[in-house]
Amino acid sequence: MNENSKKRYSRQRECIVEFLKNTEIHPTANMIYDKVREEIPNISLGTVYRNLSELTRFGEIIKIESGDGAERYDMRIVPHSHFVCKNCGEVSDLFLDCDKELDKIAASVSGAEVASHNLVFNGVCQKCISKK
Amino acid sequence: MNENSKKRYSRQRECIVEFLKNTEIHPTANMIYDKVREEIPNISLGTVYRNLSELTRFGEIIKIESGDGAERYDMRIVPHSHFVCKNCGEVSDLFLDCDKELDKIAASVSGAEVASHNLVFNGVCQKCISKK
DNA sequence: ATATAAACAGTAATGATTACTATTTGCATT
DNA sequence: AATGCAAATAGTAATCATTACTGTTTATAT
Repeated sequence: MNENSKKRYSRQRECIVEFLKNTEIHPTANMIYDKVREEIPNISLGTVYRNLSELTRFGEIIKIESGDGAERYDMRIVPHSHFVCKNCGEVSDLFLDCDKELDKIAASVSGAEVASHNLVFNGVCQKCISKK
Repeated sequence: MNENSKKRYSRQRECIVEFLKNTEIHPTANMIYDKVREEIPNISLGTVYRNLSELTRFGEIIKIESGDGAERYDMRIVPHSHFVCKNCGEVSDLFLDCDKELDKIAASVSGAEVASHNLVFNGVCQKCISKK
């Protein structure tokens, strides 16, 4: 936890961060809540949301607009994209060559100060294609 | 209105489409509701949502995950990206060279069937930069 | 040990969207 | 022009994700 982060330690936040570090599923706030409750049964959903929004604010995690209702959270900090399967709902990482350049390109085209972007693809994943 | 569209005419849907055709502001459902009510005062918000989701389903409009609470709608069908100013909240179009290729690239990297994508940049727009 | 503000649990409120139901209406058929 | 019927609507209730609020607990500096 670096000096850009929150001031005080809390077991609740540690649990949330630990789960995010060790998962690939890009969980929603509610999935995180369910998981962390296994260890801290009386944690509050508000606590999950507050910590997620602080962690996002400090750039330790990113929020993915998956487009299927709830936001997804991801601890990978290297720029990358996401794919949402419209069949099974799974959200997976996608590493594209242009991931790192998109902000610069957008800035030069628009004249704006571009801080970040959210790139989410939609379709049918490999697993679901095979099943048919 | 082509044969892929809904079967029957309705003044409500025509009004919604007309507004979308003639605006650049990428309105939310509620902005559309407010506008259309000027002409059809007793139109229902549910009617706006139902028509937007049908129009989206038939590919006549697209939905933009702007990340600021409500979805935005856009009648431009040519592939393009969007920029959301974190200062003034304005959503603007952004035409990038890679817009048309992204789906193909993502498909070849992931092995998935990629149907579409949503690319939204975040930052401070030119107008807001000048103001400071 | 104590003080203090950060973080919390629990609950209520909000806001966007969807679902439901009875009524209206576009339009094909007569 | 009248009739029938399913599509579309208005109005309202319900749902779901997220935020706000309040009184209590707790990390940590002194």
